[in-house]
Amino acid sequence: MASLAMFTAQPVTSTDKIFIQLRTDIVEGFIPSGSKLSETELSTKYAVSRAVIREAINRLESCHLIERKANVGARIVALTMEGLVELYQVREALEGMAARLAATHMSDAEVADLNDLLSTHFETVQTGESYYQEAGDLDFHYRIIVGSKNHQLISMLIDSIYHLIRMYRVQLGMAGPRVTTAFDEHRHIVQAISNRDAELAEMLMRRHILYSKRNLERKLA
Amino acid sequence: MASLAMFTAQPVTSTDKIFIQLRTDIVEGFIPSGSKLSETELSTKYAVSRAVIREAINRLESCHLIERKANVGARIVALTMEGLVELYQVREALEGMAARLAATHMSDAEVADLNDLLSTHFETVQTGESYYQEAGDLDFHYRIIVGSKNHQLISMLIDSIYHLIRMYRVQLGMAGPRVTTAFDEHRHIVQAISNRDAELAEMLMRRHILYSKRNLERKLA
DNA sequence: TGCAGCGTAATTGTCGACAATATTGCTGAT
DNA sequence: ATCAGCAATATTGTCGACAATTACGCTGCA
Repeated sequence: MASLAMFTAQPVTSTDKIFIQLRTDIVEGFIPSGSKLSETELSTKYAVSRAVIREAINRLESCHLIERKANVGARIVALTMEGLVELYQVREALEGMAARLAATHMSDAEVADLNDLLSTHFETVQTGESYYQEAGDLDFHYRIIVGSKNHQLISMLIDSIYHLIRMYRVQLGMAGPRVTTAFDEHRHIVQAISNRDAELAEMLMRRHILYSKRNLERKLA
Repeated sequence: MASLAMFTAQPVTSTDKIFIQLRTDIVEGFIPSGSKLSETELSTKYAVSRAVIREAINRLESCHLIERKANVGARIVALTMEGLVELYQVREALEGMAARLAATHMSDAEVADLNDLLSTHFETVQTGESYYQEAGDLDFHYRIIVGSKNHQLISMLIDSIYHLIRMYRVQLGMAGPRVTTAFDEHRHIVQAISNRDAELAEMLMRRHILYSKRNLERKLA
């Protein structure tokens, strides 16, 4: 089944590989949040030059996954309640906009694919495999984001915000709760997009993300 | 008078200086849009190592001011009608949100400062100095963005989107038209924020940006 | 004991050189 | 004349070393 890899350009240079490796390690929590990233240490660990590490760290910074101070070094961002709220505020605005644009800009074929994905997702939920839940949810959101056809928007959401969101989800131990209710929300959003109802699509998406935020906040408290 | 410099961290390292220099040259059009950025050429021109240039180029890429292809090089983004529309769509959503958040999160002192800025701006307009218009407009928007207190949002708008917007403005020759009408719009937004009316502030800001977009489109056509 | 000042160690910033890849221009065959 | 293939060139990617800055611990004094 198609998953996130569909949307990520494959690595070509050595820096790309290190960047993706580090990004995964950070998002999945293998490198603990708040810890320092030593260039020399990483360069020996991954057996590459410091230049490669530095460039990878630069890219991580533009994803907002780490913070740098000149002549001091880079630290992985700390996960805070305020950060989560701010992130979801931005996400609500941007993805709501994505849903609105997708309702008018997606081709009929793309809408059909989205409906297919929903069906597959439904079957998966039926059989109780919550394993696919995370990937399925991401696929759903990715398609709508890409369907907006707004490159600026797509880059913001996919290149930076979504990795941060995944980081919060993973490290707060969000393993597929809210499965069935989220599915219903997805269904209604797809319906609105199929009907080319941009206003409704935006409203439903914003509400969907709002619920998702509340769910996360409940876990955090 | 306080201007943009207030919001930009001062350069400490050599890379910072080159980055800011290049960014200015690109935004102001000294380096023509669409042209290629040669690392060796720039390194000799600015008398720094290629490592410095590379890191500066990396940062420019995360601002969406240039595009890179592996083993090929970096080109300055091309200014297109679609790009402008996409940019303003995102800007409308994000700055609308900023205005809404600012209405609730700005301190009374910040609101007072904003009113002061408006008065200063008014006097400037009265005396016919359209010179200050660009900087004054930016200051206005910056304060509201910062007033949102959402770091994610602030970073997105100030670190990347706004430079692109300036690039479009400058290179399309937008020298202070729409001065008086824009001032009225600013006044109403400040009024809404002063009244702590978040909904209205968002709506007015979105409309303000929409008008601004139409103004730009008219020039482009 | 607590802290100011200093010197050493460790880390980041910058540099020039080499390796790998892409572009360009030429040669020659169809 | 056109295009495929190859050689030469130019550009980017990677590396190790040196310089500059920061962090740490030690000494000595109050």
